[in-house]
Formats: sequence, structure tokens, C-alpha cells
Amino acid sequence: MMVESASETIRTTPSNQNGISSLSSQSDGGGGREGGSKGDTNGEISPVDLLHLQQQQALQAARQFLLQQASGLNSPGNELKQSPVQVPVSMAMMSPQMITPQQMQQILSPPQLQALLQQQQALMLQQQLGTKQLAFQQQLIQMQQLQQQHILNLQRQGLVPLQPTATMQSLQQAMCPSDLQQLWKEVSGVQSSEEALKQAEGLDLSTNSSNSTSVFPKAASTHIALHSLANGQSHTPKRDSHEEHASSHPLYGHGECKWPGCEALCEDMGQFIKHLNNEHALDDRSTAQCRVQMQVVQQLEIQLAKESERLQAMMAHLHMRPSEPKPFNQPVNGGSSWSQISSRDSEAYPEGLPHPPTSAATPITPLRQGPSVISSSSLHTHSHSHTHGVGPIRRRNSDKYCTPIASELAQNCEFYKNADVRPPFTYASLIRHAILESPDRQLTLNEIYNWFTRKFAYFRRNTATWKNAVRHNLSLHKCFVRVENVKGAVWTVDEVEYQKRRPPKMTGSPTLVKNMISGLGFGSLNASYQAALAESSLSLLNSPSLLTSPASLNMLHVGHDDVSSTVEQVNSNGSCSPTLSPQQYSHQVHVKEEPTELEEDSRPVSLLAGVTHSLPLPSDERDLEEDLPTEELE
DNA sequence: TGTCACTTAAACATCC
DNA sequence: GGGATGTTTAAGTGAC
Repeated sequence: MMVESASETIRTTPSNQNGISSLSSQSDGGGGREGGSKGDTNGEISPVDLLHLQQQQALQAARQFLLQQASGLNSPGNELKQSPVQVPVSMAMMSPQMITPQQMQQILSPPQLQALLQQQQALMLQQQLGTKQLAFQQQLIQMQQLQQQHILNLQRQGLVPLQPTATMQSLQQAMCPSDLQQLWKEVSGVQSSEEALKQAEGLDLSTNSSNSTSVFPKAASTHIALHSLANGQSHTPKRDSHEEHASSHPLYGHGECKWPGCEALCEDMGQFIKHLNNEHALDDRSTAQCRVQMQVVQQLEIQLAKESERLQAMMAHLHMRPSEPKPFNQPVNGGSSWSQISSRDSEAYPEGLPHPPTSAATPITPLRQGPSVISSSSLHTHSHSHTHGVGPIRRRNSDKYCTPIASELAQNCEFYKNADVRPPFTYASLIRHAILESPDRQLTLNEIYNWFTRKFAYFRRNTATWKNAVRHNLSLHKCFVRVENVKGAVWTVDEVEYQKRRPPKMTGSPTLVKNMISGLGFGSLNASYQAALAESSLSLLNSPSLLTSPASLNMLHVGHDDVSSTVEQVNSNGSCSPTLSPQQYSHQVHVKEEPTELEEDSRPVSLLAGVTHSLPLPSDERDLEEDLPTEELE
């Protein structure tokens, strides 16, 4: 469909303003309608050829414009900048000389026509200023650039299908400023025709719906498509636009005229049309209102672009490689988005392999505020979580392979403190971290509670729920050992049991480990990972006993639940220093005194065991390095 | 499809 | 008795 529209693109020579006229030679006396159709069906020029030609023309236009700019012709005039009317491309392709006022108005719906006429008025003002055409062209180019940029933004976000957008861009490229200017000049001769306007308004509805083969509806729909693009609703097929337009009117709804500030009651469409023609005919007031509306739309589009860009940056920061624009096919709210994101991420990484934490590819910057942990797998957690209303903390993968809780918390401490975001870790992981973070490696239940509420804003509500879960986890998991001491009952972590708790998915398979290594080889390394590496390496270097322990080597490739057993030691003093350097981390190591016990001895020696002490390690190896249990580092 | 891990909810017991 | 703490069971969900 869009190819058809492309085929309707004006074939102009940018260097002259007769370019549009040249197109008229293709149009028969019936007007652009047949002319456009002819372009579709004559078969002499394929759409691809047309696109190529358009690109060449656009380049020519750009060159000419640059030459004109170089000649010193420039002028201010930002008036038009405020009103980027999106001229229907198909209309722009037609020869103005061949377009009668009636035809012109058939092409456009009243709002479109109003907008176009408003542009004409602006153009006339420009012309009245004398030698400001080039400035106008410049504005047009800027408008086109802005529009293209906006479309690109939408495209990146998945709001706009790629092909139609590309087509539109090519169409825009094919419209050199002089063409548009000439077009508007021609159109300016139309606007005085009140009768034609009425006719256009009257035909607007019928034309779009009745003549599906006409180029004029295509033109109108192209314009609609442009608006749709701008509104991020480009998925509406062109036909739908026609159908919708046939049964309704953008300015008519709920029996009211939707013209800004009007709200006149109209019983039916006919009455509305009459009202529209009478009350909102082309005059200064309507033009001014249209101009205002255009500015409103423009501001909204700008705002949309900004918000979209912000969203993109947020999403990229939270779970994706920062430099890679991500499509946003769905709004980001609720669990669905997380699952969508996660599924998207899943596609980006080798299947069955642990996904690298986002932070692994996200440079640590002071601007970092979001949780890098909300990586692919952790997002499953949120998806899952919403099925429960409150939501589970996380799914297994994030814990086991991807998201070291300590590094994550270290990086995003403030974020979790202030944002009501559920941390993507299991209760068990958090409890363990809380306990290991304590100076004595033991906490009372109440202290665990306090740790949760202190570290996570999320746990400052629904206290009954999560506290119950905490207690449940403490009792359920053997890794949590209740110890009676002078303070009463305190909870400690049996790291061995904690390790046992994990399924040996990532163990015993060198191939799997290798795949994981390759799968983790994304981008640059997270500072926290480097810190973890430095910490763990330092710990190992400082722990001769462990270095001689086969178990310590074996544990290197253990698919650790939350990978944090090593990294969690990084910040075990409870400090909150998201931007700590690896050295800082290293000095903050708080090793846990846990009995070293050989477990899972049958696991093959990690491929990484031999490089444990060398710095720097590749990211993948470092990631595995984090699988080191705490006790192995001592 | 079954198993497992996890979350949530709830009931119940014990202790202070 | 009430709250905190601790244990246990059950149901639901997603991943594997």
C-alpha cells in the first residue's frame, strides 16, 4: 500500500519550481486522481525506481539548498517552524496546475485543508516579506527533518512499522522545499473559494470511503498516516482510516462538534457538516484556531518524542544495552511489559544461556539511577510478580546466573531505597544477603525486617505479606539456621546448604559452561563485576587455604543462585556506594567465616579455575567467578 | 507433562 | 490476651 503511495510521489526537479508541474504531464484531464492511479498501474516505472528517483531528487534538492545557503541567502522567520503541516504527499505529487480547487478540497479533509491553508497563509506572509523564500525552504527542511526524526524515534520504539515509515521518509525526501512552496502557492489560489471548501468538506467523507481506487483517498490517507505516525498509531491500516472516516469525523463525536472551543451539538453528520461549513469555514478565526491546534499538536509531538526518548533511555538503562534502540511495541506498565522485555531479551541472547546483566554492558556513570539488575531474566520475575499482584521477587535465572545481588544492590542502592520497585531477588537471596551483610553474620528476625525496609522502599508496604514470606523462607530453607544467643534467636546462613539448594544446572557440563562464557561475552564490563572480580580475586589471593582447596575451584562454575555468594561480600559492610571502584570494593570485603565443605565434588574443574587469579579476566569468566561461594574466598 | 523453585496465604504453635 | 516469632501446609505460577 505504501508502495503505491510512493509511486504517487511527485517527480520533480528540485532545481525548478515546475517540478510539480512536470508531474502533471502524467495526470490526465481528470485531475490528479487518475494521474496518481496511472502512476500505480502503468507499469512503466516501478515503485523501486520511483523511490530511487525520489532519493536522487531529494539529494538534488539538498544540494541546491546548500548552494543557495552558501550564496548567503538566508533570512529569519521561524513562523512556519511553529506549524509543521504535514502535506499529503500524494497531493504534493500532483501538479498544482491540474488540481482544481474542488479537487484539492476533495483530497483533504477539512482539518487537513485548514491546516494546509494555514500553511499557505504562513507562506504568503513569507512571500510578502520578500526574499524569504529560502528561509521558508529552510524551515521546510527543518520541518521535514524533525518529522523524519520523530518518525525515526517512533520507529525505534516499534510504534511505527518500518516499511511504511521508510516509505514516508522517502516521500518526504522527494518533496523538496521548492516543490512544497510551489504547491502551497498553487493551493493559495484555492482557499478563496468558499464554495469549493464547502464542497470539499462535503466530499471529504464520501470521497474517502467511496473511491478506494482513487489516488485522492490515498492522498488523504497518506496524510492520515502521517498523523498516525506522529501519534504513534501507525498500525491502523489505511483502509481502516477510510472506514473510520466514512462513519465518523475527527471533528465530530458524541453529537458534538469537536472543533476546539466549539462543542456545538449536532444531531447527525449532515448537521455537523453544515455546522462545520457555516461556523468553521475558512476565515481568520478558524485559521487562527487551526494554527493553535497545530501548535498544540506540535508540542504534543515534541513532548511525545521527548518522553519516548526518555523511555527509551530508561528501558535501555534498565535492561538493555544502552546504545541499542529498542522497539516499544507495548506500553511499559505492568507485568506485561516486563515479560515482553524479557522475551525480547531472550531473543537477543543465546537460548538457554544465562543473560548477562545489563550492567555488564552498561557503563557505570554517576547518572546511573536505575537497577541494572532488571535484566533479561530478572524481568521474568516482574512478569511473574504481577500475576500475584504483589509479585515474586524474581525468577531463578537472575539469581543463579545473572544478577549478583550485592553488586546490584551496591549499584542501585539508592534506587531501591527510594523507588517502589521490587528487587529482582528471591526472599532467600535477600535474607541471606542481609545476614551476610551484618557484622556478625547473624540477624534477628526483626533486624532482617529492618534491613528489608531500610534497603527497599518496596518492602515498606505490605509488611504482613513479605514478613510472612521472610519467616516462611527462614523456616523453609535449611540454609537459614536459627541460633540462640544472648540476643535471643538470631538467624545465620549455612552457605553449604545454600549452595545445595541450587540445582546444578550449570555444573558438570563444560559445554554448557563454555556456552555460558560465550553467551556472556557482551559489551563492556560492569564496574560491579570488575569490583566483584577484584574482590574475589583479592580474596582468593589472600586466602591461601582456599586456593588449595579443590572445592574452591570446583565451585567456580557452579550455577549459583544469584551469583552473589561471592559478590555479595563485596559490599557486606552494608554501605551503600553505587559507584565504588573495584578498589573500594576490595577494601570493603567482609569475608564470612563459613566452613569449607566439599560439595558437588563430582563437578568438573571449572575451565576458569586456572585463571582465577589473573586480572583482568574476561567478563564471562568474571561472571563465573562470581559464582564462588563466600566460604571459598576465605 | 512433570518437577522444581518461588511466592503468597493461611493456620497453628510457642514465647514474651 | 496480644503481638512477635517460628513452623507447616497449600495453592498458584513460571521455568526447565
